[in-house]
Amino acid sequence: MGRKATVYELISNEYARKATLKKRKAGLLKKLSELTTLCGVAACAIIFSSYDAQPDVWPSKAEACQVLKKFKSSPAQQRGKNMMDQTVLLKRSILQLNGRLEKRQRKNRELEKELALAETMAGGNNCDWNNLEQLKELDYQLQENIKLITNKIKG
Amino acid sequence: MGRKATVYELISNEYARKATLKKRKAGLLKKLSELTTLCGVAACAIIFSSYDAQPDVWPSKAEACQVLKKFKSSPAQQRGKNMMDQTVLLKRSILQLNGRLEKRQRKNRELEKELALAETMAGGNNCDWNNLEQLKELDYQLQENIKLITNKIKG
DNA sequence: TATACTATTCTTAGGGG
DNA sequence: CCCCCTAAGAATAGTAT
Repeated sequence: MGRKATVYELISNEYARKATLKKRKAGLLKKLSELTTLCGVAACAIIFSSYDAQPDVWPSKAEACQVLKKFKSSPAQQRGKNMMDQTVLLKRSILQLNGRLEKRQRKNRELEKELALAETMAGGNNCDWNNLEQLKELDYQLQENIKLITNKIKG
Repeated sequence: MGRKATVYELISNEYARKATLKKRKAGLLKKLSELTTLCGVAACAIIFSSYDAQPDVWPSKAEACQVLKKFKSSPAQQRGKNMMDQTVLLKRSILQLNGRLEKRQRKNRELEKELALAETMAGGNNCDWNNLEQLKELDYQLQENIKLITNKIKG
């Protein structure tokens, strides 16, 4: 339970290291996603682990398209004063369900990203990430997405 | 004081957005650094902000380029005498991913039903069915992806 | 604009099923 | 392997200086 103070050196225990990699990788990609959403910037990351032949890449092209499908929280409906009734309880459970759903959606997107990458490789047309032009294109696409999101917020 | 719950949408206030970018960018790069140290993996990140002409590149530009190169050449690295053909490996991993994805999708649909039921019971005249539509759309797109991959494997 | 503070939220180590 | 849980540790939004 709880946790120890983190020592910032290579984790010697292999199982612990792998578990930490899994958790922190997920956390990192989530933070990257949040950064792009909150601040309207384009970003990408590549992580090689020796466990997987393929690197984790964020975002994939498909993932970039899914950024739009961001979950939008339901508008609160305030009606009456006796809020500690069944409605409130139900709302609470809805929030809980939404939380779990978001979590799963996030994981689904990760799976989708992996699939997209596998598909790309199976197709043999690999992206040239060394190419600055492609990075710029990625930037452009993300900026377009951000515009769409902004319009959705304003609309 | 303290902080509000974070709403994951583009921050409308420009100053707040810039401040958040600065803080979160630092946090993200720290996490990336921790990940590579703790887990012994190679990773890089590139962040474009519209404030700076040059993107932030982590770790150094040179190291990032190395990682990118590795990514570029990674598809070909699985070569050995007794190794199965890479195509076979890819097919296998794709099938595996599809299996996990379908499992998750099934669970998502269950959650979706629960959520819909809860929302209905809450008498939500303001029900945000958009969420569900988006979920369905996500599912649809994932299914399309799977079809494409399956066809590619068969073809 | 940068730095400092801190209440609060978010992340994750460790453990169990 | 996967998922889930909890509490300790870490990150950070809003604010003040």
